[in-house]
Amino acid sequence: MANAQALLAITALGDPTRRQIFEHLAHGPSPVGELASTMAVTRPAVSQHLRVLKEAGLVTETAQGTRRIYRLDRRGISAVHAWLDERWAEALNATGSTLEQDF
Amino acid sequence: MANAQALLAITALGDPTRRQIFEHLAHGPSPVGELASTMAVTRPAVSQHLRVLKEAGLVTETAQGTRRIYRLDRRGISAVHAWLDERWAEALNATGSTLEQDF
DNA sequence: GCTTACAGTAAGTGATGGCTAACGCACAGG
DNA sequence: CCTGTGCGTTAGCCATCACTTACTGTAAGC
Repeated sequence: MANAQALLAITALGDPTRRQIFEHLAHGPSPVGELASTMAVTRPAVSQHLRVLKEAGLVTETAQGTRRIYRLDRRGISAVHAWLDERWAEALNATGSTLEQDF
Repeated sequence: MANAQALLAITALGDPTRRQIFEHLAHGPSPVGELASTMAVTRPAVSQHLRVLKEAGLVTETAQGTRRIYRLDRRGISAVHAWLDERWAEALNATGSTLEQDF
């Protein structure tokens, strides 16, 4: 289900450090070391976060020698997008059909 | 800034219990007690989560006697939507302008 | 006014999860 | 090969935060 992907992505973006990584990658692809050098946490921490982001479909990894280049992945973003839209559509449906019961 | 609202909303939806509340409210407005009766946690816990969701602009509260009816709020949802779109737009810009450097 | 129902608040506890330090691994260069 | 670099992994510590148990507050009904 694409739903599970959305939940993973939302959970992943719930962490401030992961959002920082996410925003950095929005400015362009980057290897892990360069990513870590711009942040307050150590490289292993970044590595762990990238693992979570990758499992959530928010980033992709491509090897280049010993380096791993990370870039944003549209799939995770679209999944969150869709999830939010579905919830809001449900809400409109629900309040629409109960309009006359609301007093 | 609308950005701060988005970050609050994403952080709020990072918690599974809050997502459960959020999804329940997507099926229609509900008072706190009814909300808590369908979940595994106690009513005070739900109350605390609703406070967070409210501050994130994801739900609104309307008093009805001693009852507080909660419903989804479009503002928080739109904020997350916009935040994701901006990041993806940035990513497209970045990779677009560095296409010829990528090899 | 007293009681009942419904909900927010406060304090204290427990567990999830993020962080670091140390280690192991693969690839490139000499 | 051997060294250096760039990353991922593990173990363990610690802090944040979600949860419960009281308690307080407010509105409605008798």
